[in-house]
Amino acid sequence: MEHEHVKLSQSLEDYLEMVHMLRLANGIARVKDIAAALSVKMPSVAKAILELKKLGLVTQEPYSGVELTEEGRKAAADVLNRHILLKGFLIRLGVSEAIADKDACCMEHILSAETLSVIEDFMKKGNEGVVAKKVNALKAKKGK
Amino acid sequence: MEHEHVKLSQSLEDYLEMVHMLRLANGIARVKDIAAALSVKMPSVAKAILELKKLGLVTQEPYSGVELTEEGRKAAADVLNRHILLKGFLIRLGVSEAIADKDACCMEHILSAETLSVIEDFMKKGNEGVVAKKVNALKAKKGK
DNA sequence: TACTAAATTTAGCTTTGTCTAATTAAATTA
DNA sequence: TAATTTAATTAGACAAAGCTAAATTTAGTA
Repeated sequence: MEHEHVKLSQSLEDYLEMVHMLRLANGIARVKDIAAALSVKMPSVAKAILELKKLGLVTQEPYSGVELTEEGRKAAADVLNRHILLKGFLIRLGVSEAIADKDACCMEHILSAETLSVIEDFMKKGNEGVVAKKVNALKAKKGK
Repeated sequence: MEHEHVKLSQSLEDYLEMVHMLRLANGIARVKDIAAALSVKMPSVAKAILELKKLGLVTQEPYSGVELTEEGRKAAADVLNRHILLKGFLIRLGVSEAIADKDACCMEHILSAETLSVIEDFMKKGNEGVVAKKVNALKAKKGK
């Protein structure tokens, strides 16, 4: 537990998330595939993986795929959950899928807990809170 | 027009926006105040202002306040408008003012044009689009 | 098995954006 | 006006995150 509570950079969060996604998709996260997916070169991946190793979030035997530690899996899942939440939110608002995915990718690293929780509520409750006034106005009109 | 269409870094956008805000608030944007407002030290401001000068977005006589060029003013106003839009949006969703301000500060640099335009619509139209189904369901019920 | 091709790593360079320390200029005040 | 304090600048260190080129290891194939 030497590395608990480390705040990752956006970049490292991206690498960690991608390791998780590739393992979910392919069972293995290769440096080459991480690089391709994030549009960076392999040495950049190698450097990032080194950092994540130091932080105790991934392990890797030389010249093979990247694995997640338990803590790494947790952290990666957090990022991925934020991504999924935010992408769904943007799509609900009317953003196209591709752009929603791209923008969720940035937002997932920066939004505060409060904003994320508000957005969670928004997605759960189907927006009643947000449009209460509108709906009430409608009710009043119809009720006359 | 030698510098048109330059995509600024998030950091430079922050400096430019702050120059604009301080000029609106105080009539002058001093290095010291920019530094305090952005929680950086004065030499960081000096370097950033140098960059913005090279890009033709600000001017500055030695040892005095920072001014905006016409192009700089336009770019700064763009960022500020995004900030205002996003802060209002978050507040509408139910985020507290302080956090809305902080998160808007990050979002303003990263969201795509499509997402921004969707959010603009959301703010203008009072959300009908998003909750059309809900509203229609209500109408149907009342209409019976 | 030996050779070639592909993947990974290492070394080291570049840019960006921060900082501290030291210098210079401007403004305040004694 | 001279001295002091404040503001701005310059110089240079440092970390993060990307890159290219070269070395190394693994894997595939003749």
